[in-house]
Amino acid sequence: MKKVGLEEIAKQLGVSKTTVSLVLNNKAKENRISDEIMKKVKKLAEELNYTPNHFARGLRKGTTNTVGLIIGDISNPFFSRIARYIEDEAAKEDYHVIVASSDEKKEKTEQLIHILLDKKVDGLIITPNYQNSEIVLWLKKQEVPFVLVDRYFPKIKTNYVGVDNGAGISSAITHLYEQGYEKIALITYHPLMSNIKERINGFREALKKNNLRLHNQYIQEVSYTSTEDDVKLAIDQLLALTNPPRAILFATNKIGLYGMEHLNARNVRIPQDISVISFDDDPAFRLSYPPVTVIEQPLKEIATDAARLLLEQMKTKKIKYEEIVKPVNLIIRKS
Amino acid sequence: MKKVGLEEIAKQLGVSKTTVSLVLNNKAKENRISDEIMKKVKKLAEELNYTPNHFARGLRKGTTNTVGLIIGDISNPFFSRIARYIEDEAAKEDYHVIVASSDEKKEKTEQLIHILLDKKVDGLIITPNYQNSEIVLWLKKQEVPFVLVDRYFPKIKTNYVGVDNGAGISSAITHLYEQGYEKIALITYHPLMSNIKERINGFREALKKNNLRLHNQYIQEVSYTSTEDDVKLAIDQLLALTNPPRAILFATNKIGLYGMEHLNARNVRIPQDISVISFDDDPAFRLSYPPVTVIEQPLKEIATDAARLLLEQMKTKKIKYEEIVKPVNLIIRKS
DNA sequence: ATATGTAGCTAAAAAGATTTAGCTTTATAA
DNA sequence: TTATAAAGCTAAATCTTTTTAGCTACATAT
Repeated sequence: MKKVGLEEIAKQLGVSKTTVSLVLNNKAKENRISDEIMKKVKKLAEELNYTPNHFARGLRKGTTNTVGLIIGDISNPFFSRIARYIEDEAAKEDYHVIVASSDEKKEKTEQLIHILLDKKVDGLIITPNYQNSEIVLWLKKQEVPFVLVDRYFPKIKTNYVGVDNGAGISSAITHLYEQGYEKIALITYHPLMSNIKERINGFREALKKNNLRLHNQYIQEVSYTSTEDDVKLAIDQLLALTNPPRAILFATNKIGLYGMEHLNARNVRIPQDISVISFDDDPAFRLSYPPVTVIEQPLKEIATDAARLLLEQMKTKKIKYEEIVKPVNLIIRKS
Repeated sequence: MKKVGLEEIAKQLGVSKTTVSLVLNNKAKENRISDEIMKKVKKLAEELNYTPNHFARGLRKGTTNTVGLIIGDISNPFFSRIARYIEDEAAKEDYHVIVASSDEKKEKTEQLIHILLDKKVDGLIITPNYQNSEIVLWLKKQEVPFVLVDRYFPKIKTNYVGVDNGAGISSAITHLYEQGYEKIALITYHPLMSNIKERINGFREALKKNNLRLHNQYIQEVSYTSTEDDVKLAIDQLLALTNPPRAILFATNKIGLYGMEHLNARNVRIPQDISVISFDDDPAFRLSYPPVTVIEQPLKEIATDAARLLLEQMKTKKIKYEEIVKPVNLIIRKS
């Protein structure tokens, strides 16, 4: 029971491979294949369960109906949910998605891009690392259709879908201020990537706007590679200040999760002792004690927009760059 | 700057494509290509950054150094972590992984299997749906190398990697019993898949072993498609019993998460009013109030074993079926 | 009667690698 | 000296599909 090819169908019907191919690619009309033969071919192809050989087709056509998706880490719900929504959207147009994790590393991202291009994905969706500007420029030069998600490079014109990070932080701070909190700290990654930069800038600006004082030690930076330890340290340092903050903002879900865990371990009462808001909703924030107020990103819309933008690029072959910024949503819980 | 092929290298060195191909496939020795030429070819290939055309190679060889992974839902940490570990293990042997979500649906699983096989993945790792026995038999007949993970079909001999579900439940019940709990309930999916079946059977047996009475209403079944609502309902029903349970076991992380959320919403004090243990560790269980005691599956080992088993199959071409059952680990927290 | 057009189909090339079968050339044996 | 073997390489087939260029047969126009 080995695979049937065009040849098999052609032989059984006494026509040429060409005819069969034309019919099955819906080019019968424009090539004046008779209706009669068309129907026969379609019927037999169906019966024999014909599916075109992916390689032969790829080799000849150079396209694959596949898009590559490179994200930071598939085991982070933020990324995995985006991946899921992109898959769904792509499937609507009969595209498949190959997902790969970069671990937020420059080299791994570059390597994955090359691997995926070798596999002849027709386009890419990428959450780039801050060091990936070279390869992004290279992609532009190669005219590979691609869309950046979550982060972008202000100096490079690209397709991009992300959120209004500044407004998100601002709404959180306004919310805290309205609740009477004035001493607000931020635990964040280093401001290397655009999304983080915007969050930190948003933090400074929002404090200013509300006439709140920015204490130097209230911004704590942690690293990607030792996030958990750094977050613990950052919290301990904030708590040990002679003038400790009354509220903490976490810049991402991962920081927020480690942060909550450590605050609980330190028996800090939330929100009585310290109030907490995290960027990114995460399933665990609903369950935690107390449920955490979050700045939620509209993941489904981000993913859908990114997919649509990419598919449009690939189809029209027109190169144009669009930047889509989505609003975020403050979900007020108990923290 | 278009891609270099064998031809280009051959031309530049004044040798044939064949020679270049043989060298780059490490078949120089057995084909008596001189060391001199071998080195030249390798050097130039490196310089020109040659990578073989994936399609041409696939078309000719019929293999792709790619494995397909079909899981329930990539956005569930249980699956996404498995996916991640499988990727890592496969990468060690230069294999790539294509991941796809079945949504635990029969048709989608079958469709994905066909799509992945069309793309000529060299093997498959699958968490099958309970209705997938046909396609599993078909895969066997086609002699496609594959490994089942998390669930299997007792009546079909296959490669399988999973955990000792019965022992996991048993250890949880023993733990509860030692803490003085006697009225223990279970919220689970329908016993359609092997893992769930084993958990339910494990529940009954462990109760018997500890001489605990099994109340009929203490086993509540929920469905895959309306898990959240069903869990809420199940909990409400358990709470409303004239003789309500003192402890609840959740059969999976998803059930456990919804369960905890609802217990908190109902202001049930944990563990004072009701003690809780869930199968599967989940990041949220560490953060929740209180942190949830869980039966943890050794995800990394499961994934690694599955990958190794598959790679071994693909290499040796020998058909043999191995069933690997891993021990689970009770992580005692505060619930 | 010849040219032009068109309907309906097909032969053959092309894509880029792998692999088979075999061709030179030189060394060794008879 | 001639036959045999071995070393070192290559031409051509092959994988399956898409696509180009064009063939055949019949109808219509000149």
